[in-house]
Amino acid sequence: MPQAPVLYLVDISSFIHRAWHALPELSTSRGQPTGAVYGVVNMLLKVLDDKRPEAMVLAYDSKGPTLRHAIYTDYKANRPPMPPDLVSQIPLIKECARKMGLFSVEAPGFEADDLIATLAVRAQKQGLEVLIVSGDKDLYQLVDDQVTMWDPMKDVVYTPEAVEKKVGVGPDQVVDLMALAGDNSDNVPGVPRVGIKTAAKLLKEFGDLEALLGRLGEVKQPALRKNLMDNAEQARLSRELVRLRRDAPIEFEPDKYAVDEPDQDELVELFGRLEFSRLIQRLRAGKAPRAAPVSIVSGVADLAPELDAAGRAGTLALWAFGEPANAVAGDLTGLGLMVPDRQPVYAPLADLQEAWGPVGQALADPGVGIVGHGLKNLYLAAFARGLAVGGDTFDIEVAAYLLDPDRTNYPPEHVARRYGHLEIAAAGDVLGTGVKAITPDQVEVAEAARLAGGIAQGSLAARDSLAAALKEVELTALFEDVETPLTRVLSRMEGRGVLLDTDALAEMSIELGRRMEERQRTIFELAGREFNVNSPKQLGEVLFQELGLTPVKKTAKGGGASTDSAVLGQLAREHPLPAEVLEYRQAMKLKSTYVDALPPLVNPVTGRLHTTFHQTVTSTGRLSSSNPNLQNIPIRTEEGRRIRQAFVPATGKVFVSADYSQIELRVLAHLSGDAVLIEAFKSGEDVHTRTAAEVFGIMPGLVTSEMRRQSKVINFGVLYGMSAFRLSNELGINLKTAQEFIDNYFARMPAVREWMSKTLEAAKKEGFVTTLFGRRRYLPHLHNKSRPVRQNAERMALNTPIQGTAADLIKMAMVALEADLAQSHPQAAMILTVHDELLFEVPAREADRVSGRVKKIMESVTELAVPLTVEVGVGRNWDEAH
DNA sequence: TCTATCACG
DNA sequence: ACGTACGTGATAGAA
Repeated sequence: MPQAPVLYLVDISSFIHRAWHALPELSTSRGQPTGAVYGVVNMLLKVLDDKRPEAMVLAYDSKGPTLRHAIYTDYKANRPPMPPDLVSQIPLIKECARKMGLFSVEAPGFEADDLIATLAVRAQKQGLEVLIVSGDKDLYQLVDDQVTMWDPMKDVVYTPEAVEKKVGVGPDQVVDLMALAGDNSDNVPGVPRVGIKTAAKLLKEFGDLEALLGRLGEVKQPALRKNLMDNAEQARLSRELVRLRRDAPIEFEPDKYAVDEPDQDELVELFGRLEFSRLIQRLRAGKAPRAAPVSIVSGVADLAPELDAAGRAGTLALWAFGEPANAVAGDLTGLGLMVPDRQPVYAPLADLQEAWGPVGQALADPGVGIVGHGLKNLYLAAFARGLAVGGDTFDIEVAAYLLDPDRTNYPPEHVARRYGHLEIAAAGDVLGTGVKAITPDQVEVAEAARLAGGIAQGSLAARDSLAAALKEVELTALFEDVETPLTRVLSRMEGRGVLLDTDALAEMSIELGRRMEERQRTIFELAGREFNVNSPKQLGEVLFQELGLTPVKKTAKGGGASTDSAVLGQLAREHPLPAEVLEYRQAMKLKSTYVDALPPLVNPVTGRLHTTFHQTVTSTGRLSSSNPNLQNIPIRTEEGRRIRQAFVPATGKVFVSADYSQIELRVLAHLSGDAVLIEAFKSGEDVHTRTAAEVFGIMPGLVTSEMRRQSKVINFGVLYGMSAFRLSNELGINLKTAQEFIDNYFARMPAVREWMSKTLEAAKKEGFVTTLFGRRRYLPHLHNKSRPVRQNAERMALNTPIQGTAADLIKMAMVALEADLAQSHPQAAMILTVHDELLFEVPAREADRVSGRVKKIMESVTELAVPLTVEVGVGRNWDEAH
């Protein structure tokens, strides 16, 4: 006998509330909350996957008051109104359901339960089996031979027997049961002090509520009898509230309830908008457009036909497969490439340094645009082979970064999926992750081809929609004129590297080692025992338990007693040990992070140190540097400067260092248009002295060095979004005085405060902030419920336009300088960038001319309301050049 | 892998 | 009543 079709009736509103409460907050980069959508969609997908229903209806609560409110004004009065962050998700949930091929019903004045009851009755009349999908016990009353209920969260099935076992009465008595016991969650009063147990017992004895109320004299316990008598009407009212309506004004349209095959593309587009990348991946798993198979040729020489086609098409997608750490050396395992409207191709290289043959000509051809992911590594590999790039380029990684700079990374498969609607292999799938990871040359050719060819195809697939997205948010100019040429500049700088005086460092290492031993000996004597000074935990035990010093503050996460340098500095006034630890720590830091770590990173082939610059890491638009990080080489202490002295130019050359003076305060002056700040910079005054004169209300000539120091701290505070608390701590003054300083500051620079409130207001409205050149950062947390989280976002909203504009400026200068020096001083080379500083390695006799040129170009990179001032220095090492 | 610390702008 | 300045990366210890 064929199984009757089962109609699934889903109490979707209850799942929406469950998802909202159970799941952590989730939102898109644009600030649209999505946690409940995610939870509900997952639940539905799971039901669809596990049960493969043929027919399904989602029942929603209606928005306004229901019929039950007319009977009882306090119905559901204990429920707070739906929070706005959930309200905004309801249309999205409906859209998801529709695009998943599911049918929805709602009716004004009726709750989801009533709709389910109505549909269940009609389905039964037509001989359909019904499965109610819900966790709500109100719905037990509908269960019978043909109607079963299932709670997908607990995976419990309710048949009539299961209901009886659970609440003590059968489904036909559930209404009366709840009329007596009430329902806290819906604020149904019932009879006080009667719960499910008592109610079930009474119904077993009397049959139903009316029979019970009619024969109250037979109730033996006097207290219960009186209670029932007093609340008889309330019980009848409760019964009306609990009994589900089976006459909701909705059509029964079984043909429409068939679960349709979802439109894959529409769903992917929607999930893309909601940033549900894992769900997209799940969707794609079965029947997604996957990367085309990659043809494998035997070597680069066989690529000639593809490259001819690239010449005709004017576009070539290219991805160099190799160990990124060896990018400077140009070591490569193979090349993946694709020409539009052709198949992806992979060419293994016979050896890591093999020449690129015909690829070189295509690369140099100004008529061939290159598309790829992480083009900087491609450039390094090309430069290592003496090849140049002639045409336009498009890096999908950089484009994706500009569109949302807050992501931790932009792997090719994500960008291809999000912008190209294409599923390609992930590096992790091919290379493995963690300890099981293998190197590119250990990968089978077929796998290498799948990865490299896939990235080439994914790059092409994503390019147009990335370009459109950039245009949409007015980032095209920044992308084309700044970031794109900058990629090539950075690859040049990485390729050049910097020379290190390893002999000097070796000497320092011995010296620092000795000093650490000495300090450690003293520390052990003072502590009365040996311990690991590097362990904050053990040090804390010694300081705060054994020596009895008073903890100053706790650590951020673990809540242990902090032993950071500020704390040790304070404790040093009470005991000699902390000062020793400070010296030990300084030596340890310099030795382990720089003196011992840098020499092994010198490239044996070039004899120089090559950092990696990251163009897609920071949220503000700055660059970062790693392996080694050359943007945190010590300078603030004399000891540390010795490390900087070990960075030296090659024989016959000198260093030219150029740094923007007070660039962030100048940017603030420009953005805010503050008259005092602008005047200070225009007249060439010392800005901190001028700030002090304003804040203290005296002539600049009377500002003491202490006043200037304090004003410097205030100026930093303004850039970072200071609190009076932090300022008071920083300056060692009380909170009230700190607040007065801040008040004075804003009284004297009112335009700064206005800029701040305007920026904040716009950010809240738009959901993002921008720099002077249009770089964006989305800040969804500006609307977060938690105040600390919100305030943190507010500080980012104020700092990002400043820090980011400064980053825009130096990037523009770098692009201009690289081009200028290549023409004017081909022997001079930009080698490092440290946020507001550029370092050049220059033939000694050209030092003055290059200095002048660099200064001029950096200062004239744009015109602001204040002059941009650059300080240049020349020296025989990095320290001296400052 | 996470936490605490500290180097830089 | 509560928490307390922006942006990074490297190292050692602890789990």
